[in-house]
Amino acid sequence: MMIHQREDHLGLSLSLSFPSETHQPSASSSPLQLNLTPPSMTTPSIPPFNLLHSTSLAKKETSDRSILDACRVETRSFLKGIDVNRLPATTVDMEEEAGVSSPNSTISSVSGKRSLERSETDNRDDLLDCSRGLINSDEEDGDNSRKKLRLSKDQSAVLEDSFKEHNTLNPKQKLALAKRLGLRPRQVEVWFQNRRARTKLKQTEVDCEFLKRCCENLTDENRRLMKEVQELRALKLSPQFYMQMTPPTTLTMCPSCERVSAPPPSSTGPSSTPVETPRSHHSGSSHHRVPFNPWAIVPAGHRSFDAVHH
DNA sequence: CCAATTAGATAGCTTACGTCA
DNA sequence: ACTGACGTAAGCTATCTAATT
Repeated sequence: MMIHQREDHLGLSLSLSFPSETHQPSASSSPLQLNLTPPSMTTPSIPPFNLLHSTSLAKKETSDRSILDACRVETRSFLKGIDVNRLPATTVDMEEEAGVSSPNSTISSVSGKRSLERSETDNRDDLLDCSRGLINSDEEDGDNSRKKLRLSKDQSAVLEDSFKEHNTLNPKQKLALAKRLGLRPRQVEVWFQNRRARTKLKQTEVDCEFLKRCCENLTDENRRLMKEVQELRALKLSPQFYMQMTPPTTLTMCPSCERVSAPPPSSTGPSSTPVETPRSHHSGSSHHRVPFNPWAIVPAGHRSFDAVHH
């Protein structure tokens, strides 16, 4: 952490910037350039998704689903370490294992609202689709209802695998995938669109959580530095006490430019006159230097100062 | 293709009710 | 008759996700 201090006659102000070695290991060097890649930490309280479904018993499945849902809630705020491209895939799995959901691409229900709004072009498309055996339930009602299918476990797995390889599809890939899965190309296209949206949403959640923690850290740091400023002001307003203080270290600070300098190795003890190092500033000039008390600024073990600047 | 939205499916939770020891 | 435990179904809510705009 770099502390840029400026002092006018009565006031002090601070500005902060992160060096590369900060309290935030995952943060980059720029204060505004944040490494948003989720760290590869795991959340112990969240079991891996693939451990959440281990039985086909409906009763057990219910409890597992409960755990899964609870985990999902937690996962919303602790997504680190989870590949956002990796769908839990347990929902479909468990539903199908328990026979709750319709089997392979079954159209589950019908929404009448949108059915009336569909055009005849869509109707013809659906008829074409039906010829491919993709729509199997509106043979009964014969209308052009909006259908909601749930993809089968295998279909989801294939789509996920394909998404991991490339999250966009060219027309050829789309057709091949649709043919392989027995879906319409439009369905494959929509699935990829929705999948990209989910990925983006989860990444956004991860980023948001990370930025939130960054903000909290900066707030804490700012609060701490403000306190230091107050302590420095108090020291400045009590010169007697200030001058009687024995410098706890050999660091000195130039009051005019606020630079901290360390004495050369030959310096003997705190009472000796501070001598600038060869790298120090104002070489040869007669600067007034006052002892610098890092105790008032740096809590033990918190950070190290750059002793000499310029 | 993306963003926003809709709507179906499903699970969890609560509550009321019935049954039984 | 009263009580507590247990099972079940209905209603509500939250979440996921296919589909639409």
